[in-house]
Amino acid sequence: MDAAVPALPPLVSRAFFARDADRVARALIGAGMSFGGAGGRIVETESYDPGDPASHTFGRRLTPRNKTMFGPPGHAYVYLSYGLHWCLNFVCADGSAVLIRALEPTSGIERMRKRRGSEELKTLCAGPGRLCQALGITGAQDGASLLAKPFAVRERAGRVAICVGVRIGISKAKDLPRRFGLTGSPFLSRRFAANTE
DNA sequence: CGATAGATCGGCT
DNA sequence: GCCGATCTATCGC
Repeated sequence: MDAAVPALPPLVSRAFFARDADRVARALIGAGMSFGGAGGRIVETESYDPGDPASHTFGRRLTPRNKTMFGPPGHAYVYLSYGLHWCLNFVCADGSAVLIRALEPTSGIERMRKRRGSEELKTLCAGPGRLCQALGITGAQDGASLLAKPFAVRERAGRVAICVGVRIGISKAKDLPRRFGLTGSPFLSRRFAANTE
């Protein structure tokens, strides 16, 4: 008889991503994600779509950079921010995507600390740029499938309390409530105003 | 702790 | 030429 080891939650399917970004962004709070074995629990996301002035796909204009975001759901859209930080998105339906903003580190922690050059667990993956640095994600992963190694995305187990707020670091459409977080998590890039749902 | 400046460069107008 | 879906260090209170 095997011992009663709890099974890992199942890997998500392509259908998980084939929805609008707001729904996927919510579904991802509490879900697991890793790259090459390093990763954790997703605690913060933001959604973007073609109707959103802050989105790279705004107005449905195809450019060299955003072509992955217009591609099939279930792939990574990775771009360079401010000339130095990589940002990871999960491509969803119809030119929409979810920016992965923060993780609660659970696996490969020492490797992530080494990549970041920091011991501090709370800020190891707190922010899109830090998260990519910790996991070792760069533009080389743009267009890669999220349904196959070295990526792994797992459904969340059980219920979570999700809070909602306005997005961070944008100048357009700054009032849209498209930032989602795990209520009370110490691993957020920034705290939410007290407006849990 | 909040505000701010500087780093640094690809994408787009 | 301008402007970022950021981060860090540093300054002021």
